[in-house]
Amino acid sequence: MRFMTSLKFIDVVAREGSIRKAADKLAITSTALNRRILQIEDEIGQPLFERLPGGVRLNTAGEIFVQHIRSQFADLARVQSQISDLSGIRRGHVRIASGADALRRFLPRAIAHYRADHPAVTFDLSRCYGDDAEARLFSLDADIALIFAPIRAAHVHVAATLRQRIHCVMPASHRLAARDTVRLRDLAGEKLVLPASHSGVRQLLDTGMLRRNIQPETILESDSFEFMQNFLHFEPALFFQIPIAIESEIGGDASAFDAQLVARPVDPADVPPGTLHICHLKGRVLPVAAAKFLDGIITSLRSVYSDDVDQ
Amino acid sequence: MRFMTSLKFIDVVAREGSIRKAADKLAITSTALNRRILQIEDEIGQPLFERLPGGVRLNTAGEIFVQHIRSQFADLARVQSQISDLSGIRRGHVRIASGADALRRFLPRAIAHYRADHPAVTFDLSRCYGDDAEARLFSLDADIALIFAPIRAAHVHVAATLRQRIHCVMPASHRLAARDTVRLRDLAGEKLVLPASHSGVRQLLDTGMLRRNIQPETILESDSFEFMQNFLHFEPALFFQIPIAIESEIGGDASAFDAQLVARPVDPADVPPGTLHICHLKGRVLPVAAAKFLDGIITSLRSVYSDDVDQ
DNA sequence: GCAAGTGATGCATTTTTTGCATCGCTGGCC
DNA sequence: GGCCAGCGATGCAAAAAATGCATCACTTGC
Repeated sequence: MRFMTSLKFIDVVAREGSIRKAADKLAITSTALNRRILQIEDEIGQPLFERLPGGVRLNTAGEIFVQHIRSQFADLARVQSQISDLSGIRRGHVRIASGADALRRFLPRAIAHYRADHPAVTFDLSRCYGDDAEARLFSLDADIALIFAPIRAAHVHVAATLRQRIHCVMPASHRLAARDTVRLRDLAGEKLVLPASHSGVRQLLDTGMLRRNIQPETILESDSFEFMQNFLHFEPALFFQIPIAIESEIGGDASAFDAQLVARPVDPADVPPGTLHICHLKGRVLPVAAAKFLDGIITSLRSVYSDDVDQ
Repeated sequence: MRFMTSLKFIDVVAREGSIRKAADKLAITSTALNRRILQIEDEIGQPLFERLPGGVRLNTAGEIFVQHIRSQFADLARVQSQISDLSGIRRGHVRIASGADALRRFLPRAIAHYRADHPAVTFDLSRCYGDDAEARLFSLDADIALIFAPIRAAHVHVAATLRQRIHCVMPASHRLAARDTVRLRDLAGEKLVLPASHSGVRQLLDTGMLRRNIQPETILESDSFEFMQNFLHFEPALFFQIPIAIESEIGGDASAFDAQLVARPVDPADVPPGTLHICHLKGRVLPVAAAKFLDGIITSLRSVYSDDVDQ
C-alpha cells in the first residue's frame, strides 16, 4: 500500500520514540524518514512531534493524528477484507488479545476450527491482562479481546460474557478430591499455588480469602498456568483455574483434564463466579474475518456453556 | 496532502466516470492518472473499475473502496479541524445541504452570526431536496443537512427537529388576510402558486387537498421561493411557506415579512405541521467547526421556536 | 467504413525520494 | 569541565518514481 507508507512511518516513529530507531525498523535511512515526517508536518501545518534530545515524542496534535492514522489502517483492513470477501477468497487477519485462561485450550481449538473452514485467514495472538487488552483494542492493535476481569474503559464494547466458577485443581489422590465442591475453609493448611496478582482468578480468590478471613499458605505465585500445572506433578499442592482453561475438549469433562489432576469448583458462596468478557472496540466495524470469528466463538461457547453465556 | 492524492484521484474518476475527464479536471494527463489507478488496483489486488467503451464505472469492490476513501477524507478534515482547534486558530469548513426553506433567511443569518465569532471558518451551501441531501451526507459531501421532509435513510442521524406549520402567503389586501388561520376550503377559486412537487411543503399541501377533496387552481409551480414571492407583486395569488423561510429576523414577526405581503397559518386540521430535520450522518464524528455550528443553530432555533424544537 | 471517443503501453523526461556525509545540539559520564 | 554518544536537521549527488508524448487497440454512432 504505497499510499499509506508515510502514515505507517509516522505510526512507527510514534511507537519507537526515535526517528533513527524507526528508520532501522523500516529498513530505510533516518534521513529519508526524517524528511517524510517534516513533509507531513508541513502539509498538516503543525508539528506532530516534540523534538527531545533523546528522540521524539508526539505532541497533542500528533496524538490526534496518530489515532486517526491507526483508525485508517484498521478501516483499510476492514475494507480489504470486505473486498476479498466478495470475490470469494475469504482472506483476512484477526488479531486477538487474550488472558492466559482462554489462550490455553479454548482459543487454539477455536482458531484451528475456524481455519479449517477459512484457511486463508491468519491470526495474531497476544497474551495480556485486562488493562493491556483494553489498550490494545483502543490502539487498534487488536480486533478482539477476551478478558477475565471487570471491564474498565468506556470505549470497550462487550459482545458476550461467560460466567465462570473458580475451580480448585489438585492431585487426584488429594483428600478434597472426594468432595463435589471446595470451601475456602478447607484450604487452611493446604499449600497453594496462586496465579499472578493482577490475574482475574487471583483477584476473586483474594477477595474471598479476605472476606472469610483466611490466610492462605502460598508457596508459589506464577503467571504461567502451564508451569503451575506441571509443578503439581512434583509437589502436591492446589492451584486455581476457570473451566475454559481446563476443558480437555469442547463439551468434555472439566473435572478430569490431566491423568493425575482433578478440578473441583470452589463453593460460589465463598468465591463468586467471575466473568469472561469477549469484546471489541466500541463503534468499530470489525473486518469480515474478525466479525465472523467473533460470531463463531460466541456460538461455540453458547453450545458448551449455554446458560452461562450472555450477549 | 500529498499522501491522499492517489485516493483523491480515484474519487474524482469515480465521480466523472471517465479517466480522461477526471485527468482534465485534475490538470494532469490521462496517462499519469490511468497509471496511478492501475497501481492502486494492483496494490488492492482487485480491479476497482469496470472498463466500459465510454469510460469507467466502479465495480462492487470499487464502491466499497470509494466509500472508504470518502470517509477517510471526512475524517481527515475532522482531525485537521481538531488540531487547528487546539492551537487556537479555530479554522474549519462546514458543508451544509439544505432545502430552499432554511436556505432563504435562517441560514444566511445563522452563518453570518457564527462567522462573527469564528471568522476563519468557511462554509459551503448546497440547495437540495430531501433525498439528495441524505445522499450528500452519505457520500460525505455534506456535514449537516436541513431537510423539511420525512427522513428516509437509516444512516441519517437527526440531531434536532423543528415543527413548522404551513403558512399561506398573500397580498396584504387579500380578503383572507383578515383571518387568523386559513382553511383549505377558503382556497377554492383562489389562484395558487405552488412549490415544486418534490418539496416538503407541497407534499403536505397535496395530501391535505386530496383528503379534503379540493381541486386547487394552480397557475404556477416553481422551486424558487424568491420567484414566487416576487411574482405576487405583479399578480395577486397565494403561495405557501413555512415560518423559517419567512422570518424577517430571528424572533421577528413571521406574519409581516414583506411590505405588501402577509402570511397566515393554514389550519392544522387541514394541513398538519411538517417537520424540519437537522441531521448528520449516523456514526460520524463531525469536525469541530461543524459540530459547534450544529449546536449553535439548534440553540438559536430553540430560543425562537422553543416548544417546537425537539432533540 | 470512418470518425471520435475510450483506456492501455513504450520510452524519454522531469520530479521526487533516498542515501551519504556532516552539522549543531543535548545529556550522561569520567 | 570536557568528552563522547546519541539525536534530529540539512546540502548535495544518485537512484527511483511519476509524468507527458506518441501511439495502439478497441467500441460506438453515424
